[in-house]
Amino acid sequence: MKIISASRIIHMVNKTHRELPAPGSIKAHILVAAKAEFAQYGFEGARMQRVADRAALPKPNIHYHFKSKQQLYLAVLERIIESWNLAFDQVSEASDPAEALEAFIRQKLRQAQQDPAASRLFANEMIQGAPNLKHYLNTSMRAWVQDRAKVIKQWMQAGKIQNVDPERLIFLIWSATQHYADFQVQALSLLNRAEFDDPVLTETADFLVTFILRGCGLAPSSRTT
Amino acid sequence: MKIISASRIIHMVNKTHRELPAPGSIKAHILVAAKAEFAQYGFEGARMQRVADRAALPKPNIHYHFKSKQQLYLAVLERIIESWNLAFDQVSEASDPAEALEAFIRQKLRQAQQDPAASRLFANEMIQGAPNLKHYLNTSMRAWVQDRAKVIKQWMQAGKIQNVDPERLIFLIWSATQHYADFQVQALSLLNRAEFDDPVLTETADFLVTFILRGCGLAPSSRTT
DNA sequence: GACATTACTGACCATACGGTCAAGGTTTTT
DNA sequence: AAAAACCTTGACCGTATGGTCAGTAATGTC
Repeated sequence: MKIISASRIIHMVNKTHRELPAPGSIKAHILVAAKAEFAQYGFEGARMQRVADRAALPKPNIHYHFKSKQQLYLAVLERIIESWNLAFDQVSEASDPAEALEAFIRQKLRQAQQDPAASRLFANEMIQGAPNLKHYLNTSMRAWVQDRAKVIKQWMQAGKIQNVDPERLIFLIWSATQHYADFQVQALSLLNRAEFDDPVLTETADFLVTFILRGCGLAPSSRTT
Repeated sequence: MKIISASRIIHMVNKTHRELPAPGSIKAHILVAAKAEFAQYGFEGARMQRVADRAALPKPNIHYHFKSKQQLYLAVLERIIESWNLAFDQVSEASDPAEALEAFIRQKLRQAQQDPAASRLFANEMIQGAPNLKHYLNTSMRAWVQDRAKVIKQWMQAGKIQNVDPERLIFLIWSATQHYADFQVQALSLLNRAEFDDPVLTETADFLVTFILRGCGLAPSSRTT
């Protein structure tokens, strides 16, 4: 089968160019393939054979590095959670709301463009009822949201932004940005665009920043559209 | 198995109370079960046996009414598409933008509350790349969006609302409302609420209406928060 | 009340699924 | 250079999957 020769090729590449010398490199390679598969089909719909095909490896090889489908899934999920809301992490009361929100929106949208599979996988997990993330939602993620909400409330009390429900503002930013990853086919089709390239990214980011800042009673730094 | 006795019960109910006399009633019953299954697991992850269990019917019964998994899926999908954007259908240039947008937002959110499975199933289809809805996206849905966008543009030219990208405004309303169906576990967990009941619905709708109208440069009818 | 039509179902089939294993390589360590 | 550790793989296993089918019951119609 073509799979085997393909894996041989990877092997050769590995030896000749030494592109994957780190100890966890094959694992990382499998995780990329698995992320794409789980993102597209969800946990139940994902097939280990397709993960193997995507990684151009024989199936038992996958099971050597990850002992079960479940464990592979959890490994992928863990990686995604880490880099989820980075751009809003360091924001404090002293930060400028317009700048902080703009940076957050643009970072989330860039993530949606560069790694839509991550967003889709997370969406699949939520749609299913978060069977593997319930605890995370109720602990660290809730703490994160409450903490960020507190900052937004301080901005409101200082009269820096309009009164809005802070949690729901965060939800709106999440959904509005992740939409361009999860519903990419729809958005591109309806915008009559071929791919989610940089022009589309910029137009969308500009729209979202302007719109959401205005929703918060803020004007963007320079632009006025 | 309990399934068989359950189906017998339905049968008896059918005879004694005549609750399902219409010719398509059993089909409708199966479609409800199938919608829930496909919504949770996506097409590939859905299991015909689970659809049968949800409908409390033997599996061959499902295949009697719908000859294949694919056909059952398409039947469910078709039903959802029909009642998707009703509240924004009749809006015209003459309509009041604030009223029209508010009605649209509230209707989409009510749908998210009353039939989250429909929203989740649609989300699954989009995440997978819309393999069964590509044509629909490129024809009737695109036409709908362009038509609605034209109305919004007329509002802008008449100075009734701020300049915003009309298509992306529609996307934002879709994503912000459907978020409460697709990501319901997350939203409820982070809001520290047990279920998506009417109070949560009202608070959310009020937030979204206020925020989005302000984003359009509009003030809501009475409220100000 | 016969007869066609519609609806239902237990038992079954071929295939695909997640996962295993023994055997053989390759790399690292000593 | 030998041993230990690590990695790869074809062949295989028990089970679950979508789907079928022959046979049975209920229903409608004249």
